[in-house]
Amino acid sequence: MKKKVSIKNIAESLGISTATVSLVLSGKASNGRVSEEISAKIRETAKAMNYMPNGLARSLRMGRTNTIGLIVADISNPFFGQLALHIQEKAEEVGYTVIIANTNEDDLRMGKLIDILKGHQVDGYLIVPTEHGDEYITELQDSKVPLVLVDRWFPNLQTNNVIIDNCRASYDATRLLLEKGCRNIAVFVYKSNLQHIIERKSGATEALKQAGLYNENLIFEVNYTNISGDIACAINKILTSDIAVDGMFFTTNSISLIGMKELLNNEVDIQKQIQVVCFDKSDAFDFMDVSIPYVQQPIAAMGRKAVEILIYQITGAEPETGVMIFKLSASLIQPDDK
Amino acid sequence: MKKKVSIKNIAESLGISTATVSLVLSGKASNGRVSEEISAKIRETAKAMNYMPNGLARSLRMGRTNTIGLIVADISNPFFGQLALHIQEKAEEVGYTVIIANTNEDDLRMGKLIDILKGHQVDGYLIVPTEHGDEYITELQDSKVPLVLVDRWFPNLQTNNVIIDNCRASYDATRLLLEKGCRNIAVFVYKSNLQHIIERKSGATEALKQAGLYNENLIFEVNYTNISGDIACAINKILTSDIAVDGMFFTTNSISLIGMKELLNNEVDIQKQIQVVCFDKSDAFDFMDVSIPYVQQPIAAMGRKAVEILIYQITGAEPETGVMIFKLSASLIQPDDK
DNA sequence: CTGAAAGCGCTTACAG
DNA sequence: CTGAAAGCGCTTACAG
Repeated sequence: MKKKVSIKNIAESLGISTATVSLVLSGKASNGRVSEEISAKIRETAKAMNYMPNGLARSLRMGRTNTIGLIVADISNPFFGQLALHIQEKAEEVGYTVIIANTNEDDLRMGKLIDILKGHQVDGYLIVPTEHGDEYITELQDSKVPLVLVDRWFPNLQTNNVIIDNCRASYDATRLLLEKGCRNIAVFVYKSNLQHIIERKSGATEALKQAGLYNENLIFEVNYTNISGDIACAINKILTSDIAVDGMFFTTNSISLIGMKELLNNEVDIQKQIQVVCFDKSDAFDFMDVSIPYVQQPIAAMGRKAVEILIYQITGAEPETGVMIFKLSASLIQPDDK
Repeated sequence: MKKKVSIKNIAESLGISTATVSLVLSGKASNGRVSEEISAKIRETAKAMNYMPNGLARSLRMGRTNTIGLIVADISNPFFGQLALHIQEKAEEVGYTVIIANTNEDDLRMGKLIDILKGHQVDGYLIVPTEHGDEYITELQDSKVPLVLVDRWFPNLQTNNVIIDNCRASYDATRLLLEKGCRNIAVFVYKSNLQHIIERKSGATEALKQAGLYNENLIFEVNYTNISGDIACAINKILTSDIAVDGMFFTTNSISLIGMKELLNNEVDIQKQIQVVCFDKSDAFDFMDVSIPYVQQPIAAMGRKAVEILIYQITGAEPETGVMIFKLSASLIQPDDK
């Protein structure tokens, strides 16, 4: 590796002080602080010597790294992939770099990742927390570091959140099934204490209760670690029971895909025998011979808004402003019948 | 934000030197350099004061950040998403943090991202380069910084590469169509000078020529910026021509999905009227009523191997070892008929 | 076994 | 208009 050239090298080769070089190169010499000739000469030699500023030194001195840490569950999941993409684009626009890390839904791992990001002195955190991750979030809050929770949150914590109206989205999705005439609707959710899951469940439950069609035996909770097995089991139970289930609401993208796959395995005629509504769009929908209604989340808006309010925190004048919560609306998409 | 506690604070509160504290806290005092009592006391107060080392200062001093930069085209593309996931997991295992950035296939952007990562003083680069990105790669090489190209590479550059045998993969895929009896096979590739695209094209071409069935009018090059339009146009052309195309090889995942979607739009009976082979698996395959053969890339192996040889470069004793090229094999997957 | 001191590459009051 | 100097938080020879 070639030796890097520093501000000192430039200063020496020009016989001036590092202070002047720094002033010019960081653009703080505009107001007549440094004469135009010297400025020009500095810029020239900087380019000639192929000078690249050392961000580490700068950050150490300034106390800011212009870096934000993003913690998601799994970057290979398209939902998080898209979220990460939009977060990065917005961050880049405002001059920030993003470090992404994956928890794989493991709260211990989340704690470890926060420490790693702390070590990197990130200016703020964007976190999609795991279940049982609230203690780590609380710790982070105690250190007064800028923080925004995205997609998931803890109702008992006073954090800045950018989330969707899960309750409403689920309510609407379930209403759609009811309006289509379904009378025995099964709901598939994760077995989780995370609030967005709870609200997706309660939104559906509310719609069903209002219609006088709630049946707690038709709410199926599947384990994240055994989605396929649990869903297969649930669907088998449904198909062999006396209750003629005629509608299903799948409350996440993974559950949606696996659920529909399992229906096909059992040769269920989707949208005839059983009406289905999903969460998030999938490429797969385009290749099915029926159309699939789904809840569409405003991923780009969530990502961009999250960065926006995080940067606001980081650069904000007043440190102790109240908590900001943005609850965006999801849309229920109903493609034309095929 | 709370004031951070530094090694100096610990040293002062214990009335000892920062050197001793540093030695103990970084685990370099094991060999009797520091007495056990003092060591214990240091560790105690460090925990009590909630000390977190400042990685910036450490990196600045040590000249290493334990950070690697990953540049891909688009993190929301499942291929890159999975690649990123495996790269991160491997990196984490060996104590490195990954900064991910997206080029969106824009070479100017790639240049800019490299500069940003340079500013962060990353110890090495993992890059999926864009077309026309070779000049930036050359520049990077000139500065002797550890670098590994992943998935894509430039044949005229002496870089470390972790790639797949695209030629062979395409050859095999095309052979499969031939063995199934296809006689007029259309091949869809990107219009690009990138070597992996060229090889995917040439592998297919070779198989066709060997069979005496090569027809240059059936090689369709689509623009990355207008995939849907170009493919729709090409398929329309095919379906209205005199040549009865009976096989199609789609050479990337995006092309595969859009190509098949377009076939369905035109009510083509896939795997009956036209046999199809794709690149990369998609969720969509599970929902089609025919089975889709596809080229499966060893994404996890690529990601992990790339990190491995990059770390080898970074920590390697000999600086000027020869170039390392790993060409992994892809597999042709043929699901059972449905 | 422990400490004083230099230095990584910057920025920023403070003098002049 | 420009320079000398301190300091961000570490690590590492070098003394003792």
